[in-house]
Amino acid sequence: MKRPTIHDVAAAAGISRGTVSRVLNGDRYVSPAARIAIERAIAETGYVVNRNARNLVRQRAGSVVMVLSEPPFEDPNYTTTIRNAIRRLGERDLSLVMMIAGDDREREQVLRYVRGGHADGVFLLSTHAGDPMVDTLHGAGIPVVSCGAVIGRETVIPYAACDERGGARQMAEYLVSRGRKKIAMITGPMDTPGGIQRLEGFADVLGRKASKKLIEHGDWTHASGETAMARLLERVPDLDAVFAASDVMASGALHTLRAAGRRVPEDVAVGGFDDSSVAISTHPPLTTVRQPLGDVARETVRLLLALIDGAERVDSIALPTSLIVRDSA
Amino acid sequence: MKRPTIHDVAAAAGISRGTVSRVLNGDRYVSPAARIAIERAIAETGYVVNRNARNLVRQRAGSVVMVLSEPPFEDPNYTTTIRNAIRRLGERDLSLVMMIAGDDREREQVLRYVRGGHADGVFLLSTHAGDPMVDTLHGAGIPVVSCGAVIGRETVIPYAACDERGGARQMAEYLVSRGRKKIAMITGPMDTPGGIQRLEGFADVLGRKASKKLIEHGDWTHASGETAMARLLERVPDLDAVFAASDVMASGALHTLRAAGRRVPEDVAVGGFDDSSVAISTHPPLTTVRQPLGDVARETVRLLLALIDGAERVDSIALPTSLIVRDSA
DNA sequence: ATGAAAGCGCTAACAG
DNA sequence: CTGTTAGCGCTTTCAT
Repeated sequence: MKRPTIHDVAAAAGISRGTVSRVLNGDRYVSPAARIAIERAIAETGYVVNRNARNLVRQRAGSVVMVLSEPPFEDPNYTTTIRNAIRRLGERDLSLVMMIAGDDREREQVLRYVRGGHADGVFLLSTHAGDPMVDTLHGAGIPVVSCGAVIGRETVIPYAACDERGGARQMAEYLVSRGRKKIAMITGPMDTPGGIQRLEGFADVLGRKASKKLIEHGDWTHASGETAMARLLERVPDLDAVFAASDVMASGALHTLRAAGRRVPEDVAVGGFDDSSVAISTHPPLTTVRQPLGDVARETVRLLLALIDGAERVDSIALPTSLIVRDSA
Repeated sequence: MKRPTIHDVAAAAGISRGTVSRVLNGDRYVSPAARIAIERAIAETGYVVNRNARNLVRQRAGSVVMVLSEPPFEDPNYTTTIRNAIRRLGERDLSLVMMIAGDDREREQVLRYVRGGHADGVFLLSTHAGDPMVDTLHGAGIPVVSCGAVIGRETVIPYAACDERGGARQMAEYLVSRGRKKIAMITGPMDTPGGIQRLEGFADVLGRKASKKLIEHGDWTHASGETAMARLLERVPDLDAVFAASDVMASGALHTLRAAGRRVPEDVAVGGFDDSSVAISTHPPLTTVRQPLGDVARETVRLLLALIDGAERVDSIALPTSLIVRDSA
């Protein structure tokens, strides 16, 4: 009761395996009669192609590997990205293999995997600036794209991302339009696109008013949002707005503000970024910037597929964000 | 400049491919001299085994597929589970392929994939009661385990989970110990283990006091927490505590309570479940029940590996939860 | 302890 | 249009 092979199908249809292979691969040059007989034989035997055999001879892997770079963040966004990538890849009959590149051992594992020809392409997620794996991967000659820019490698690794800078500008402009005068910012880590570009967008709008005193750096965590806000409050007691580069950090800032007796948004307006699940669980609910995560994932896959199909190069793309106004600002 | 094969390694070492294969697979019966020569040749050539070829002859897939059932996809917990599963699987050189089974088409795709022998085992996540795919999968004779019980198939699909019922008991006992008298509950969907068993644990402790009036059903979303709380308040205005089966629903309840002018925890104590990222972003931060998610994922993989290694059957396991006391109760 | 050889299931080039 | 054939790279007897 072994699984049927192409041989069994051929026997059942009374036709050679070569022809069976042809109909399997949608080749032209197959007589209708043969095609019908074979299709019936396939249905009868319950035949399913053996990918190992197929990929062995085709010298392909039949899969794409998504590499998650460790550090912490319990980013609720990952799930959306993964789902959309799977969907899109599935349409092309490519499977999605997940790997983690958190420490050197794991990075080595990814490299071995990819160099071993086990993947037809690489989908990077949240890769850090200066990650040595990136160049090695790229040097291996395998298609590599990233969901979100890879800082320092923007020109070598194509990517799809949301318009980080533009999104931050939207928020900053909104805060200004609401009459806020002293607007502070809690940025993300400065070796990530979200950390860098959201600050740039903020500075675009505030100009010289975006003084050093009004900028604090966080690491995307709730705790870092709390401490950054505390420092800001100490330095600039009369600030009347703060833009946190993520909803999670914004929720931390909210805690500190409440502890300090500031009312939100009356005394201090608070803006977030991501529109993650956290945004509606805070009090007050966060005014934030929504990223078109699903679209970003789909576009990333599109770039990867183009590369796999042989495109010499593809153009990175930034998708527009939208401002979601709730009660915090 | 093709990738080196086992043949190249053999040539470089001046030894037959058979022996090279032996050292590759840690076979005994290889002379130290040969082993050393081969290992050097492997390093020199940069050889990496071709999985397609290996799996073809071994009649294995070399991967495990994790099947995500659609709906509660926003669950921040997925990421932790995925991470831990990848880690554990990686130790055995198995890769993790992700698939989604949200609609019939996708379920069919999963079935084809698995029946096609493309996976050595199946790791189910958040599968619904009555999902037809489960029986088919199990009937296909491939090892299948679930992270969290599959309602109605607890005895046929082995699983690892947290002690849902015990965790709910912890929360209920805590609320009672704090002197709360009228304790309500917002459950999850009653076709999920978390929905059913957390209610059971609640009832274990409250006994007859867990009357119908005090129970509302939610669907894990923030919005359902809001409306459930509203109904509860209308029915039992003098309730003094509420236990929501998830942090997200608890955050919804918090909103409704605030809108109704109830203070938390003074007037109404609120308990959650999961200790997800939402738990610390609410105001006040949630007292909740923590699930040992990483351990659950690891144990699930352990069961699957045992099955793959030929175990006739394995025992499901429930891991203890812990009560995390914050300010909401 | 190791070499030789027979495939694993499939595709693709080549005749016809 | 279709049958035949030569591998893809690796593991695994079977001899030796």
